[in-house]
Amino acid sequence: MAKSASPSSVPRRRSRPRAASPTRAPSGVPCSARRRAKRSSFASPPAISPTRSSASASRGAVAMDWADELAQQAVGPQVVNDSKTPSGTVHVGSLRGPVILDVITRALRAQGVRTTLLYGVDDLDPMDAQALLTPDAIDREMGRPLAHVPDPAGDCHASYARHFAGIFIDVFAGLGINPDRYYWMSDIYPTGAMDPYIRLALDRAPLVREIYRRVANVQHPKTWHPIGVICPTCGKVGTTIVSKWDGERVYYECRADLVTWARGCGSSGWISPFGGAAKLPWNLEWAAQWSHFGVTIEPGGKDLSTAGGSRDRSDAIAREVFEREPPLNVPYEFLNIGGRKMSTSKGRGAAAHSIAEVIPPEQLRFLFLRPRPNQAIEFDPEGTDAIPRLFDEFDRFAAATAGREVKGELTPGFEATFRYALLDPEADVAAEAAAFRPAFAHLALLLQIPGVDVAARVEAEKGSPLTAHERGILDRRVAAARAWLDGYAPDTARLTVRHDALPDAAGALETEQRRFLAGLSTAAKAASPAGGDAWQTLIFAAAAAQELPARRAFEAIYLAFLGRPNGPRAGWLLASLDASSVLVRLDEAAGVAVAGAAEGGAS
RNA sequence: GGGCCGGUAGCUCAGCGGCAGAGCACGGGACUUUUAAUCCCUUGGUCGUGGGUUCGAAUCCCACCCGGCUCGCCA
Repeated sequence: MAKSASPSSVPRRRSRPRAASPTRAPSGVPCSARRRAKRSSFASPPAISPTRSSASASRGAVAMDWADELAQQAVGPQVVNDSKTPSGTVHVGSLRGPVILDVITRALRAQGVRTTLLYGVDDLDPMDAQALLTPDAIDREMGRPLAHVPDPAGDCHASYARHFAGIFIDVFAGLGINPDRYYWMSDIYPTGAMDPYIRLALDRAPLVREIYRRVANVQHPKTWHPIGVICPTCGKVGTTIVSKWDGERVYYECRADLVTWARGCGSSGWISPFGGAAKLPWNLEWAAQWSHFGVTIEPGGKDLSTAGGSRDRSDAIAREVFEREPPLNVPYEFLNIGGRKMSTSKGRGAAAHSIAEVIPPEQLRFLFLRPRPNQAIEFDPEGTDAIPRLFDEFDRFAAATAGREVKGELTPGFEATFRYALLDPEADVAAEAAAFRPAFAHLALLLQIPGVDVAARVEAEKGSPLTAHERGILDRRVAAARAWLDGYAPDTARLTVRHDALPDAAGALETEQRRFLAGLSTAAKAASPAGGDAWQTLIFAAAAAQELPARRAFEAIYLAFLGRPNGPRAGWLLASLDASSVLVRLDEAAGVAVAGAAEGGAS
């Protein structure tokens, strides 16, 4: 397993840098926080060490997926955490992190490890995107904490932050991700819970500056202090800078030109940074969250997990400033759409809610959790069969989990992958695996034939009535297939009956096929077939009369009506069309045969 | 410039020291009623390149090439 994911925190732990002045936790830290920190450091990174899984584990009887492998290393209770700035809508790619969090949590619990899943909303972060603000609001709101910016939608939410956080919380819930607790930094700071960390950060400001310089090559001025005061005059947090700390108060300035995206009011003065009057800069806030909540595992996207990046800085701050081993990092790669980064501005990678129309939650979870986290996912849903294949793979995993024989190879731990893809962690896995799932591509086809009773066809395929649960699966898939045909399917998957004229491709009809079409036309005029069954019978009869193999007979029909050599069940297709125009087309196609043959013979 | 991931069949990927694999696509066949379903068979390869280690390398080591993302503001 030499190549197994080896979260970067492992080697780094060995060369753990020591703080210049290794002091004990300061007396200012309340007992509760201190105890929490102590207990968690006991149960944290040293207690869980991935990689190492080693030859013996992989050769063992039980094939595991990555989440189980990771969970197996855990010792003691775990706290899994992530947090997010609620600055806008969520796009699909950003759901990989939450899915990974959830799967890790489920894997831990499956091994009997007591696990808490937390999700933080960093809603004191400054507003820095003006896209959703009205022009007159930009000057006023940019730079204020998101929790203090009014809801742009004007719907019953208390703030911009609550509005957008509400959206992603809903999306998470729809994906079966239900953290034990959502915490809001705008709630945490006023309780004073962050005060001990604020005090530590300020007391050790030189150390913090040194860490930024050493780890990230970021040079702050000598007077820079790691705290962001919320300006008591204009309410902005993005525009203030602190240059002095006297042990109880800081000296702040709200500068007009500190940042380009927001304008400060110019006020300044001494103020207490405690109790919600100020917030820690991101890297410190992150480390403070780890200590406060006793976080032991926190996956991070590659944007954070890069060398010298945010995660490195926060790790160093956790160790040296707050004196706690940082949580285990599970770095994860992103989702690329069509080989490129997804980007809403370029129309790629749609917002989460729009992709959800085409990919139901369980398939979306499956997409995210099947590859190891450190592997980028290439997904190109537009104009490809990527979505049908995603369903097929999911169905294959389901079938294998149900003990049915399955074509091809299966990745190790496929049962776990299937189980974790399910929406409900308490689901009856065996029953879910055994449920009948109609093939996505087949549904997409049936949907395009007018007059087909899809549910009846699916029941016929299954051979027995659908259960209520299977009916639900079918309904979701039908909706997804419709959306797929609407916006994603390649032309080859779309079916269009040429009503106007004989398709060009019909020129390829051979003499026997044309004779068959003529015969079918004659028979149809006599019998006036009423339904798909009747047409189907007629087709076989006409083919037999011409001694034409059924395959070639069907091909003739498809060429005449669709301009392609194959198609949906022909009887039902013809039955769905206007009867007289069907006859006209049959004659037309058969007639062209004569003309074409004549020309061919002449030359 | 630093970091991460990848480069194996047309596509998506598995394999990670012991005969180069799967799914899909393609090609062929079967099927008197599921005809874009289902079943069977076949084709398909310079495992990115060059060195090294080894009895043996897609696999381990070194160097390089290519692609993508990411960081060096802020969060």
